[in-house]
Amino acid sequence: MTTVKLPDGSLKEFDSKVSVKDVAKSIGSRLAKDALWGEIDLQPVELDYEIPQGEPVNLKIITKKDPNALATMRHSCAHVMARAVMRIKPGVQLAFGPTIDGGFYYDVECDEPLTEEDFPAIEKEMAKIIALDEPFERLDRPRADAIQVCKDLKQDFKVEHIETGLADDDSLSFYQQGEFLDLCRGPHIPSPRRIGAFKLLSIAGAYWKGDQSREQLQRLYATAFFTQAELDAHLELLEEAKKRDHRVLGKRLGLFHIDEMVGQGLVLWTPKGSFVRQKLQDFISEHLQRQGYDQVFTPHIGKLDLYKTSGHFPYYQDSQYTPLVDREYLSQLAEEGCTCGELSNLMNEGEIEGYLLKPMNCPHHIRLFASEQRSYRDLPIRLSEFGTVYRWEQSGEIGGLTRVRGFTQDDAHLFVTQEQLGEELIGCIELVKIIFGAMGMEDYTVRVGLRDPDSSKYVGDPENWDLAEQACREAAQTLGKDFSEDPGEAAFYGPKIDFVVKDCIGRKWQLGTVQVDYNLPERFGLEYIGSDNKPHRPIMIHRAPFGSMERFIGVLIEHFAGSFPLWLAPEQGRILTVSDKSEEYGKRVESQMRDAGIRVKGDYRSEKLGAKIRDGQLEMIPYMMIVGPRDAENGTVSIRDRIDGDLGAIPVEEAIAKFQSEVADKTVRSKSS
RNA sequence: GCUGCUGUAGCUCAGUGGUAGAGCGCGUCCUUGGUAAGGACGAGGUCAUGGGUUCAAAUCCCAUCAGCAGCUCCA
Repeated sequence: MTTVKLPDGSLKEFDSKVSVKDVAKSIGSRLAKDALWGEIDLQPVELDYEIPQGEPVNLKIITKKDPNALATMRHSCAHVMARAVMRIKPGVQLAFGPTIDGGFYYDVECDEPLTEEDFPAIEKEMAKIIALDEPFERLDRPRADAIQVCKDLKQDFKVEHIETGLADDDSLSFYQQGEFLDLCRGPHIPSPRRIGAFKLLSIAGAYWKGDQSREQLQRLYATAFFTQAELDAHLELLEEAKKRDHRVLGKRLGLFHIDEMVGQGLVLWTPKGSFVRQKLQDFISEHLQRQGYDQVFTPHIGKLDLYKTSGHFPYYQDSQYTPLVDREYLSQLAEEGCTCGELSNLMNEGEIEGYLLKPMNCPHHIRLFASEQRSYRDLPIRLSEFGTVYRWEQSGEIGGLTRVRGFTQDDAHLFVTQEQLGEELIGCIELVKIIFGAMGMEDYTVRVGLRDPDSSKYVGDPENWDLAEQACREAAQTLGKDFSEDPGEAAFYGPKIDFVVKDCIGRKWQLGTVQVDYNLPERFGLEYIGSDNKPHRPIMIHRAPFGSMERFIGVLIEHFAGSFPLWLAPEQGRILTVSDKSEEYGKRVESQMRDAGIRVKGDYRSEKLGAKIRDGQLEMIPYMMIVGPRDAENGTVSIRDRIDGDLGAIPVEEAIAKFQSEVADKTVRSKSS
């Protein structure tokens, strides 16, 4: 008698000996077909494994649909990869080898570094190991033995990990496959036969335990699927995603340029890119005006004293451009025989005079607030500015539009009373909602950053923190979207709400942010006169719904795959003449459209129509207006839609009205309208 | 900043020690064609920069700058 207990608690009894596959068959033919392997008391077993008779056993039949099935297989594949590397490069030290979204990696340390040229050899060795079909066997060892095992294997990282990271574990598990033995929590697939198709993807540096001061290892990225077809589809997807990369599209569509001679991370906006940016600024300005914001302008530099007061200098010097040292002060130092080293020391101590390229806009706005006496009747005061800031980002971090050294925040600072805080936060969230909604961006996550109760890095009164954190939670709730609460993610001066999106290759970027600040009003001694005729301290809210124009547009290019909605498109329509005979009519339509406020250009080259259309499609022109003798005769244009193709001939006035209404509605169109 | 890879025509890339290549784009001419590439000819390169090795370097070595992937960082 064989008795199995299934995950839903039901019992199944069999008179004779049965295999896992037999059980699956008894449940359903579909399940039998989809079954990959079984799990008996959490131990993976092959489908032909004969279930022991007697006592009931817990059996789970694993299929592709099981959320952990793919990850388990990939992790086993990571072991195979590590084993292959060790065979090829003796003396390899292994670190961690987890699964990640889309694949897995293994961190290793080799005497002589691995390169992509080693990939074919590693893949070949992996194929050999899989063909051997040796099972992954679990071994449990008491702590002391486990350390000795790792020492015998000369795996120093594993020894360290048991001694520190796994200090509380009394017993540790290993998995063995052939000569390969690795400290591992498991689980694994019953045999490597389940690894359908795999591929090594890339190699990169990574620090041991993510610590910059520790050893730098080599991280081998790879992926695996149950079938070759799935792997191919995945690789295809990666290729497709690359074509949407804003750096590729930005170049192809001529939206921006980053010039070596100008400087790393400094964006030059072309006329087309500038147009998009300006449209976005106009859009947000309109909503700011509706929400009662006041627009201000402030300079790009400020005295070092300003930043000494704000606390940003000299403490965050590493992420700022070098200060512009005051001319008189510099010559005075020179007369005193100050050396470069001494100047550098003065800088580190903040003991110099001069100006700083502004790394943020808040101090300027704060000084505007402080420039007049404020009454509680004036509050809230909302100062907004498309303020350009400069930060000395690490060179390895810079790239495209998403991480740059000079960028323009759609910034604003709100000076509010404690009572106004909640409502103003909701107003900020509302703005973010409007923007994301207008762009059709649904795929973003919301993160409420709270203080870590165990940390001392936070400034201000804990009671105020509680109030502000609660206000942030309540504001985030008005989004009608799930959000995470992350203790320790708050700024040192207050809690915040961040909006995060992913780029075309899955990297996460923070766009909009709303932050509560008790610190700067304190440091600058800001006050307003309350109804009690006594001075009170306002609270500040920093907020930027786009985050920065650069990063937002970078993400937006990828979101639209370069096809901007009509209201944002630099060139909304293009007149294509069928032949030179229609040039005059084409030019007449062109100027008629332009007079109506439509951004059009004419393609009057003596190319064939097909070639002009192809060019227009590749340039992502929303509408092409084909004009030939028939159109000239009837006063029409034959519209070709970027998405839906040929729409037939319509009168010019009708086309204008169609475009105008699509612009007015800020319609976001996807594959089909 | 760190590790690895890369840098050749406006763009995408081939060229691995012996006279610099292709496709696209660009220019001129021919062609006047109704919904994704018509044809011919032509111009265009200190092979990122600076050193070194060599009879000889785009090619090998070193440094610098820049780009890419990842790590670290992002007040």
